[in-house]
Amino acid sequence: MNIKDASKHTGLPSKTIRYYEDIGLVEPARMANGYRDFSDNDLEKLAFIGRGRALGFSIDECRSLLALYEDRSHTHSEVRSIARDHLKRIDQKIKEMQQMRATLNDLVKRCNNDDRPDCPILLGLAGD
Amino acid sequence: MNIKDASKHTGLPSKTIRYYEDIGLVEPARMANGYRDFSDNDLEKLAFIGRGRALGFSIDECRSLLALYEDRSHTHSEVRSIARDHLKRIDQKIKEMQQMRATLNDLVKRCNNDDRPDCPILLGLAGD
DNA sequence: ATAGTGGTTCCACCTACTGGAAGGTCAATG
DNA sequence: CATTGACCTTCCAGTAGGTGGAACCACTAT
Repeated sequence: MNIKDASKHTGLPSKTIRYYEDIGLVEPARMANGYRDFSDNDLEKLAFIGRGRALGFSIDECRSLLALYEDRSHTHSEVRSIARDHLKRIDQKIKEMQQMRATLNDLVKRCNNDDRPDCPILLGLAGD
Repeated sequence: MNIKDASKHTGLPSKTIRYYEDIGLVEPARMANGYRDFSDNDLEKLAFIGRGRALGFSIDECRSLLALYEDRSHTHSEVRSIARDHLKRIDQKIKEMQQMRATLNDLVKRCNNDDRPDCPILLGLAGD
């Protein structure tokens, strides 16, 4: 299967797939003309990485998870450890974003109810 | 004031401050020996940008907000527009992260309650 | 004189791609 | 058989927002 079709199957852009080969996540075979030839296993790997990325795992985490998946001798504990760490990071990030949101929303609201020349948003950024 | 003290005042690393000069956000004067000499105004600008960044605004948005702030002829509307756009982006991002979190948390929980050899997290990534 | 702690510039690296140029391959059409 | 269009290839550069490090200069205290 050529790269365009692999792209359609996995939902990943061709450019991204080439990049993933570059950094050693997949190693598709080559046809006689030099075109990449993706096997079912390549497609599964790519889809696996795509899902990992969609869940916010880093490339390196995806690489580790993929290795664990392919090892077949994997224990839950290593996987859980990666996943839990990531979950913590997500929770942390969500908190930060919600804090951001609250502050910003407050400034915007004050700006809405205010017709004085100095914009409360800018004053907020300037440090009150 | 030298860069180290400017760093302490603003909470920004010296490296970052130099970078901000590089991209034209501040233009500190120079002392006779070539050291940067930050004025109170420079410090205010840096703190302004620091707060903007902490609220998740991009460098370019910070640049625009700073320009509006310094213009003094600014209207609320431009500022509000930038802030509201950003607020929308934050909300969108929070939603995405919460979706991620839910999916991942579900996988982790299933993994916790499961002692079969195949890890549900990996199976989830592999596409069930 | 030397050590220690500042400062300077510049260049490379990070993440995870994305865009684009220059050129090769293939099937279908005129 | 030539050409068009849609593929494919490699390689180089750029994105955002810094960070790390090397090589070297400046100043103070001992």
